[in-house]
Amino acid sequence: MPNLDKSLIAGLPPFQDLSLEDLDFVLSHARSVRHPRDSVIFSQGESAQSFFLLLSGHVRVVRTSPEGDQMVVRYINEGGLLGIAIAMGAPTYPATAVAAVDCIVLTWPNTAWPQMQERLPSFCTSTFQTIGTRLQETHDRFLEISNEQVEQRIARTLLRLVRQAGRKSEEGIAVDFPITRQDIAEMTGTTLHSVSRLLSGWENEGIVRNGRQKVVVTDPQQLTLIAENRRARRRA
Amino acid sequence: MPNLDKSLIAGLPPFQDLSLEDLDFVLSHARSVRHPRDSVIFSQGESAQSFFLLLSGHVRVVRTSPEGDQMVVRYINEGGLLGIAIAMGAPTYPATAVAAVDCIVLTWPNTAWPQMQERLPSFCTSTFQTIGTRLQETHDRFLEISNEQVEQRIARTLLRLVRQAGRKSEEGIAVDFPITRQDIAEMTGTTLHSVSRLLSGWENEGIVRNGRQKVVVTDPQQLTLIAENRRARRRA
DNA sequence: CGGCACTTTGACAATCCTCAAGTCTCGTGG
DNA sequence: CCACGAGACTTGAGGATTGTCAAAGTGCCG
Repeated sequence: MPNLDKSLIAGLPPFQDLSLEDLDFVLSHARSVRHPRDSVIFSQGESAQSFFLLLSGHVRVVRTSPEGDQMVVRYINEGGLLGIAIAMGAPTYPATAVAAVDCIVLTWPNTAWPQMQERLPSFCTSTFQTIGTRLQETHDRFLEISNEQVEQRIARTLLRLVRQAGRKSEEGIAVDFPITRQDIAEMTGTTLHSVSRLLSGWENEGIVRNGRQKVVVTDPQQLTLIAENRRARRRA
Repeated sequence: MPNLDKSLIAGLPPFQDLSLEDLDFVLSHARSVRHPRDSVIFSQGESAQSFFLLLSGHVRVVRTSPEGDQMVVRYINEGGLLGIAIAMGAPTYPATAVAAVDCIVLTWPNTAWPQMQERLPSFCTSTFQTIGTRLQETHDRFLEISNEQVEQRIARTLLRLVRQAGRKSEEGIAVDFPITRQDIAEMTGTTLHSVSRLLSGWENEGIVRNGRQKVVVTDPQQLTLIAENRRARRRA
């Protein structure tokens, strides 16, 4: 068992304010695993044997329907939990997790869960808060897809992406991982064609800068107006 | 404090296999409250002071966006938990709960939560399993609304409704509580007009029987075909 | 029996998907 | 180092689904 450094996880929300012994306890059950870009961390339907914390990188979580349709459930950022099926009493993973970039993932066997649950109530609380937040986010997205037009949904999604995983660049705020038009389409319930058209239009207006698997938001304010459907209509 | 009977909750999933003393403990903190039809049990945004279990009746859970758009998050059946914001560390209720029919609701103050959590781990597990199931259901609905047509979404929703809250009648399986076209529209991300049109069409085909705030499914099999978009196309 | 909420139905329009045909970018292998 | 191929992206045309607007039924409660 490699010796993991406590500084890796100290200060992360799930392990905040833990004693040094507790941190050691947590790490004593964990393995650190490297996942290269595009590799699968766990698969939907697979028996859930482990749960994970993303130390570095970005993970895309995808759910597939029996008919084969896909959606991007969310992106996980550094410090985020994933694959916590056991916390919800699920015997299998409800979605597939793919490394959006090269990732380092802390991995615990599910057998460690009861012990951690018992010994670290704050970790437990934090986990359930995470699940609760995700449930609410999902409901918000449901409201959007139900009531808003494609243009607004994409604008909101872009704003969320740069808020949660934005990296400042010279041109503006870039999404910090490769993301395709198809990915954005699967987050917003539309097609890559609509996404492409909208993004191209916004690029002409100077709101974003596009690239292959890349989006940079240069004018968040304008994008907010679009998201709220309050943009000034311009003449043809 | 009225003396509540243990038989009320014995056998319900959250309290399964609890000892008589534990059941007493649970009930000693609870109040039983009657909520007439259409009354609000708790409101979105309101400070969460209590959590609830539905003893009898049906509850509609509604979420409203800042723009004023609404969706029906779910219906709660007898024995279901609701308002469990505290389990997710939420300071306020994330949605509004309305009695769809006259209801009886067991009500605990949030102060009872830590004690129950500590003393009744099985209750805890059950609660988190409930939340997990709901999260997954929501993702399934998200997939539907993203990829399926209105017709299929309504068919699926109807099937879910009669599966989860169906009551056998002479004509078929009826949804066991009053539900409007608008409600169905807000579950499926469409308009009451589309729902009305579809239901009327299905009534002509003998698949459902409609009434004011009433839907009876007479041919679930046919409805399943529609849900899976495998219905035989008929000539004009 | 009056009024209100719920429902139905029609006509029309528009958003957005589908289908199609390319262009562009990048990584890989020769 | 260059060529090639595959995946990503763009753009256009056309049309179907479904929302919007409008108006008129219908059932139910008080």
